[in-house]
Amino acid sequence: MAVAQLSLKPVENPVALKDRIYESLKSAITSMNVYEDDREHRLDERKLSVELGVSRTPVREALCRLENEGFVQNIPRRGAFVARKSKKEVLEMITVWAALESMAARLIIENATAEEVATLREMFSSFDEDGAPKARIDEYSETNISFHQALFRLSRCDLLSRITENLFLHMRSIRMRTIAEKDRASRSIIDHMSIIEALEARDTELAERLVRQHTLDLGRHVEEHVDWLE
Amino acid sequence: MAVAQLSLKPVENPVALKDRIYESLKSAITSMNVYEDDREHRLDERKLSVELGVSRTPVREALCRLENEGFVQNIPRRGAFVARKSKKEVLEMITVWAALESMAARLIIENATAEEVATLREMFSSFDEDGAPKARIDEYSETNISFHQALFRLSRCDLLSRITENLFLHMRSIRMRTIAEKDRASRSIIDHMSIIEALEARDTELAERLVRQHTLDLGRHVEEHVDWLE
DNA sequence: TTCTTGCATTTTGCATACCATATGCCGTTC
DNA sequence: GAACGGCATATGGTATGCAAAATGCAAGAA
Repeated sequence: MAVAQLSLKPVENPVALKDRIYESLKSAITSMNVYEDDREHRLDERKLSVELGVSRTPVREALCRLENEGFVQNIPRRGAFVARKSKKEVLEMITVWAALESMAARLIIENATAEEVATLREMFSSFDEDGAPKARIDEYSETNISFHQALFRLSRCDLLSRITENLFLHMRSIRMRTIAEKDRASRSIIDHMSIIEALEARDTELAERLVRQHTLDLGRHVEEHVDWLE
Repeated sequence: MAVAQLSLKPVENPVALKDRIYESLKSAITSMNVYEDDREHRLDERKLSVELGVSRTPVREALCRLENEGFVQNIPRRGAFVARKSKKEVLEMITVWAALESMAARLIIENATAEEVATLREMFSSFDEDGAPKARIDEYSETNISFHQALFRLSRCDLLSRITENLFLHMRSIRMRTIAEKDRASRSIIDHMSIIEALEARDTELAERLVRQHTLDLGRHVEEHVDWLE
């Protein structure tokens, strides 16, 4: 029959308003510098709805999702605000991150091929020739995040990736500031190389420990040197 | 002045409808046996709203939260259904659980007092006198969950507890079925005791490994023996 | 009898209306 | 002039209305 020759692909279902609003708000929140000043950033339902040209309902649903993910704090009868993490909360996020990423390291050794592990090295090819980062710091910072994301991807555990995805978003602005100290950037590269070597050697215990320690070190650094968190 | 003697406590803010509905639906979903039969359990907005005596709006917000937490699956233009986890998803949850709980073990040794660790033993006081559980299996299952929750509580890391809280809820029905085999119940007690001993000895590496292995063992058991998951 | 097609019904998604509460201003009082 | 109380306004929470889309059924054709 004729239909068989048409080979239609299913029509893309039109993304719901609430989802687009969610994406829009999330990228706006994660790209702003939440910790720049002390004033609280209010999210007025009505103002947002008229700015986006929609009604309040989908805005509320998007805010609801963002609240569950910790990007928005909703105070009953007061409204929604961009969430500011306390130092304690940041340290706990780093702890969870360390736990998940060390497990990811175990899974990589179980599941990933040598070729996949080799891709990790390539990410740093523009850095390790003379042992120091040649690119700008913030560019390295992106590579740095990509490296950690790659670890989760190679673990082939979607849930690990999904949970850390939001963790990373939460820590983006914080990382931008903490990593922007040169000595920590180069220290970070050394750590990453050690991790890659342990993965290549398929040394589960070592890889796990290095990954955990690398992240916990960041935690201690935040603990000791970051005083701009509530 | 007279007011000083009244010592009023701040009036408890009336919990919003959406929150009460959320609690109501969540407990209903987690207490039902989701995996009993193959039929999908539909959550009709309108029906729920008339049953609860409210409008659709707070019901929708509650469903939205439950969807974010993975208890409800929302299909656009089709409606909300009680989420059924696939075997892969369950195994990934167990993996995350193992990662988080082994980190909790590390933190317990760092932060918890000997007295706190001792409370873990007491939880099993009704079991270990003759080495076998004297209570009914399902009662043990509750103790089993309490034990794991206690580990997270003693870690003093709220985020670890919060993430695992939902993980446990997801696994409740599954655990009910898997733990209900006697040999696994007694095996589980042996594991728990080994964990407690490692914590008492403040052996970080051993405690971490035992905790991780205990949970990963459950994962392998599910992997091999559970065939009633999609 | 079986498959198709069109219509009716159901139901979600979004918009709007309403209500209760929180906030801020202003007038009054001491 | 300062402080308190009442009122207006703003805003979030809830209810309802409306339209588009999906499902189911029934009638007609092969």
